Amino acid sequence: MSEQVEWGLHCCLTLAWIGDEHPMPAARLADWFELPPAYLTKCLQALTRAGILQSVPGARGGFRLARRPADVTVMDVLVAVDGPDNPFRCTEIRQRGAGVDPSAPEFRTPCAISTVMHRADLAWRRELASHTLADLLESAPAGAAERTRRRYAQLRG
Amino acid sequence: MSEQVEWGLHCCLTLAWIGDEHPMPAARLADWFELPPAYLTKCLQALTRAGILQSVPGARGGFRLARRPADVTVMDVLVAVDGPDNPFRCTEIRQRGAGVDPSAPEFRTPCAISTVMHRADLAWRRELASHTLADLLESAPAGAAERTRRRYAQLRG
DNA sequence: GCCGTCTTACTCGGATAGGTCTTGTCCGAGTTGGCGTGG
DNA sequence: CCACGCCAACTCGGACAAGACCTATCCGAGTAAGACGGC
Repeated sequence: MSEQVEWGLHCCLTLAWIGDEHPMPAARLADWFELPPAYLTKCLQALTRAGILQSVPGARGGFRLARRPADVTVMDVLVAVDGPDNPFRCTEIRQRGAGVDPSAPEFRTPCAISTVMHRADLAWRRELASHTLADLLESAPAGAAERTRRRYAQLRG
Repeated sequence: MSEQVEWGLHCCLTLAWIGDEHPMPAARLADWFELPPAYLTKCLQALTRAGILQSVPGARGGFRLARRPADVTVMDVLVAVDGPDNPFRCTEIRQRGAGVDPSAPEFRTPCAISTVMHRADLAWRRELASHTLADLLESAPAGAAERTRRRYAQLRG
């Protein structure tokens, strides 16, 4: 899994704490977490394409949340950054090899291995989809929002 | 996720169907699924190191299952081939950046993002660990074992 | 004083290299099975 | 006929390249803000 998943989630949370008043430039977010600025942009762009963030061009531009935190699940962020592909991909190797008829009736039902992997993937996705950004904000220690806003104000000078 | 996971699972199932009487060489397994022989060896070696397969050297050698199918979970195979690492790795970027004290009390508790990802990973692993090779064998279409043995006998000539 | 226009600086966005991991391949060490020879 | 030793073939095992994906970077297009001049 790409490291950008972690970046994306933390950036979304920070943007939620800061609020929608001023958008936050990618360079400032990179400074915030000590990440490579030019590369973090790519992650934020992916989130924008997915409709999770909203990019504001021009001077005083930047990024802000495009939806309410309660309407963005962890799964949404992960799909936006890492792509929608299932980590396991069944290539149907059971049908390959000499002496195998691909049109045999046993191949009408999906391969048992694929089924198990798919169920596990589903459990994983269900867990990630059951938590929203709002949940993460609530589970933060008391005063975190205040500290974040204060630190941001100090950063802007 | 590595493609070898699929290979490893199918190989284990085939070895289970063939039975422990004769070990099956890697080259023949590669032929069976039309896979690159030299590379499949690497996958089988990993399964051997994990104690799932047993390698028999010398002429008429090959690989066989080292344990009962009921004692090998899908998770075991996946860990053996893909490694035990969690796909998500928390790098604690929340502690980075200017104006943050890493020894602050809020960092004593694990980061909420990490916790969610960990729970999802746990759900995924639990699902994979709940299915054994024996389950997969049972869920196969009727007559699959017979067909496999027959095809193998024909392949040996 | 106010409005319109221009410049300017800042922002995002996609196109462009480098590093690391997965994929793929090769050849050597070790072992077993078969064969020949001697008793 | 049986046992022993030798040879040869086959197998696994780890060391060695190629390709793909993730990581990282740069520069250009577009836009909003601010400054300037005219009314």
